[in-house]
Amino acid sequence: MTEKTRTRVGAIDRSLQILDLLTERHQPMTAYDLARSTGAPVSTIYKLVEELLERSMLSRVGENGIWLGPRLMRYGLTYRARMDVFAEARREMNRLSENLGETVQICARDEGMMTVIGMARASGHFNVASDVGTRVPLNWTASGRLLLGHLDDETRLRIFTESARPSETGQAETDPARLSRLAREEFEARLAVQMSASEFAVACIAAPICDESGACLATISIVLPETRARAAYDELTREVQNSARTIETALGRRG
Amino acid sequence: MTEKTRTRVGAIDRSLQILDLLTERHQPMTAYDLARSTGAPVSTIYKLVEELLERSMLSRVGENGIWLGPRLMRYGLTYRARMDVFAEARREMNRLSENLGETVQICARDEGMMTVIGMARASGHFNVASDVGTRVPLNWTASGRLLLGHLDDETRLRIFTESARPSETGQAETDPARLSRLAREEFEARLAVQMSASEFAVACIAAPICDESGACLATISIVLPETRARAAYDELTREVQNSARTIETALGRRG
DNA sequence: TATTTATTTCCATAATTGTAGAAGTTCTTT
DNA sequence: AAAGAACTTCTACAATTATGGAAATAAATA
Repeated sequence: MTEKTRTRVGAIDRSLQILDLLTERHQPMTAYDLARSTGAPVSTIYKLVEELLERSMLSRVGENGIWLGPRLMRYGLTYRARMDVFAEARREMNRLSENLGETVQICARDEGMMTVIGMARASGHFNVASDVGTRVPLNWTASGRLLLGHLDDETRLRIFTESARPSETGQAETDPARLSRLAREEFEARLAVQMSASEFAVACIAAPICDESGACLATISIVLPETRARAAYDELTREVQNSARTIETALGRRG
Repeated sequence: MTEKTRTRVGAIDRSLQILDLLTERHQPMTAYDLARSTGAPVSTIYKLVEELLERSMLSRVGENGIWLGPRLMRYGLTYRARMDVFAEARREMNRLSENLGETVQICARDEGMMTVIGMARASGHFNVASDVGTRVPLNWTASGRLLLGHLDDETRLRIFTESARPSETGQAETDPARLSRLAREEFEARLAVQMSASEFAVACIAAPICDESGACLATISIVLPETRARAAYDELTREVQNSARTIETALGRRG
């Protein structure tokens, strides 16, 4: 019984057969032709095509031509945008770390938390940065606040209300209203700086990386001793902002 | 009896719920979170996610993150490539942008929305144009209206009724009847001009790109400061119309 | 004109699949 | 250590749906 007579094919597989055929042929086909080419019953294809048309996964061209739908392009663009952002961000992170000789991190949001998703360690000895995978509440870090900066007031407030928690050092701001305001200000300045909030004597200088719609996808930040941060403040803030900008424009220049 | 108790949701709709959620959030989610956000039973989502993963419609990132899959990019790219209008349009877009020293965009329709599918930025600093991938309701822009111009009265009215929404600036027309009439007039004039509706002090001068059957496939438009638009109105409208015409005739020579 | 092929729609039914429910893990928080 | 939340997997069954078959135009071909 391991070898069953497969009599029916599920909606997803049939849909993919259709999409694959159109993709291969690179041109519209009729529903009837789709039925013949897939070997599926005509009634099946007609019903399915209708359903997919309604949902913009397919589109009509001319009288009875069926072609891929605009919805697929939306998904495709979103998929690629994110891939590109992180490939580009990783490259820039390494370059920046090399340049300054400091530890650089890439962080992203995961609901009410912030996760370190990439790190380039400084070759030096000072080692205070959290490892890749570390998750902390958004209100603990400069990056965390930036990651909410593009959202509307209500949403920021809600997320901070639900997720803000005292840090271990007790230094992190926990008031949702103040956090929300700060997040917006820093986001608009494209810069957030934090001295000694999550750990003592550690500074973090962060800039937001936004997609074409203005949403903050990630942050790039320099993590270093407070003394060094104060000493080279202007250069460091400029550099991290430039890196964020570089990542963003590297994507904008695509065809 | 018109309102049935819909007990089950089909595979396609559930899949699209998942893809839409990921597209909206612009970041990976867990299967569990997908279940909660869609309101679907967890077992349903887990099974479906597994199936979609197998077929590369979704991909895993990290430990338990679910993200859009590479297959979607393939479809998306094919969708875009086939629109041979766009190859030609892109070329002409660049030429026009170079000629005038202004930002030029190509836009297409996606149901009740308009998507920016191509852009040539002016070398200058003025930068107000929305990036590639931006989607806004059809009633927000001159291009949006043109994209419905070839449809019959009833259809235009229906689409505007279903999709027209106030813009952020509150300046966009939202009345379906007026929109529908305007769309037709502009389409017949092969020109739509809009001053400061989607953004302040920004003008958009758009012309329709039609296929051999007369359907508006896309638009080409100049996006620039309102002052410059008024100053060179005649030249700009003439140029953008010429570009649209050039694209159309370039396609007429195809098989 | 006759004949075939292409195209679309409809119905009844078997076959599949989405769902409820529960139980088992792993990770956080108390 | 205990409790809870987040996460994952499993089973059995009812609800849905893919399918075969047929009918009916329209278009192409003989």
